[in-house]
Amino acid sequence: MDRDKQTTSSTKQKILDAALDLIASFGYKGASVRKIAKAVGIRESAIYNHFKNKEEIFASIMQNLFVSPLDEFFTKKPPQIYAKRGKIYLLEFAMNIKILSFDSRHEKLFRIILVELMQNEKIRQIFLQKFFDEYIKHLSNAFFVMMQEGLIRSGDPLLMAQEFFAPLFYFRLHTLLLRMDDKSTTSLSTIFEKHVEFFWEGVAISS
Amino acid sequence: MDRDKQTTSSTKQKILDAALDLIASFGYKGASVRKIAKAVGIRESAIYNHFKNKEEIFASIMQNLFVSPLDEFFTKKPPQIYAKRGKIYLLEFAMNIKILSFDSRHEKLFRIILVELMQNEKIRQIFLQKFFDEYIKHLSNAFFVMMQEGLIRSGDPLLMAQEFFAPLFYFRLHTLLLRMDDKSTTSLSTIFEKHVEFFWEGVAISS
DNA sequence: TTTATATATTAACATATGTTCAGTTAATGT
DNA sequence: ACATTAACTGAACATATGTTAATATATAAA
Repeated sequence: MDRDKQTTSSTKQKILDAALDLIASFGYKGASVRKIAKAVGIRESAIYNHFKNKEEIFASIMQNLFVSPLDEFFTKKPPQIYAKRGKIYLLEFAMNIKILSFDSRHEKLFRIILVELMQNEKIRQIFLQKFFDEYIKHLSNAFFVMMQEGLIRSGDPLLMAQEFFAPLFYFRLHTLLLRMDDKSTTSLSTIFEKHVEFFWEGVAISS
Repeated sequence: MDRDKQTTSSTKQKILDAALDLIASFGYKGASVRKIAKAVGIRESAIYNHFKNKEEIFASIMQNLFVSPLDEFFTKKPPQIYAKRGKIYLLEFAMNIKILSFDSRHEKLFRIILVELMQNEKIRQIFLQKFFDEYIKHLSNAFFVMMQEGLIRSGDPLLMAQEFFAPLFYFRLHTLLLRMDDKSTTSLSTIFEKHVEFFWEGVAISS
């Protein structure tokens, strides 16, 4: 029987939390079982009561990487319906990314993706899928709608989506890198809004 | 005396070449001395005839990271003089990045930067300096000139520089990630040119 | 030819890592 | 009270790593 179901699950969670931190800092290889155990406050052998091996810890964390907070945005506000709002819609999307940039849990997940990007093909697939496929497709739909509504000048919606998204990605990365070394991010505090302004000026049809 | 100066330097170069490849693939930690030695065709202890330790190999490679091929562009074609050309100037800059994206030696250097980005503060500084400071400042000057010349609409040159550069960075990263898994990059073959077109449409003053 | 020296090899070291296993502890169900 | 069992500890293992020491080899200078 469970000696203490509470303790059990909390220890398992502690391991995951510690692993998340350590992998975000040192990568998969750098996050050793001993470091994780030490962070939790147990011996390394105790880890194996909760996970089959180190790989399983990583796999468990990986699941979180598949869940994208921006999926929620596109589900709640599908472009087909809400893109008519034009600039407002783009601003909302940009604000979502801005918020994520300063959310500490999501920052860790993003760091894990980046730290493993070049060495782990699976993570690379997730990265490509999210930042170069999914979001772009959704935004592409949005721009298509805006063209139909006569809000923006006509053109290739796919290109437009990339042009709109790329700076957001660039600013998000910039934010992360500055934060890693505890540098000031004040220069980026309004950049997301400014981007939407600039972009809209370039594509909007001033009627 | 040197038994064979030719052999000496070529072995040393072989070590650097092998290390470059291995670090680009597996990162600094993953590129073990034994792997490097094996790639060169000598025992690991022989490495220490050419380098004090592993750190020195890495340091030697790091020097290359400081040299940016785009510095040459801005030296040969300073914005103060050439930016008057407007769109042509932007296209030249974009083409430089495009060419680098498909240059195998530069790809390796870029991979090393990315693979160590999250774990090595020094590399992070180089990365920030190059992609978020230097290029942006140069481009910022260029846009300032274009505004003075009445080629583009007025606005914040710094913001404009970021808006212009971010997609180029985004496409460059996309190219690298696709190439890593031997995926097709045909969809990106003309994207750099298209970006310049799109951007120019958004800022140009049609006289 | 002899000598000196750069460069290589073989072997070993100290350490870090992932993992296993025998035994201990403490809470739970009977 | 007693047996059961999840969770933990301590110790060890096999392996990988960075590094060093003793030794061999081969080439250039004398």
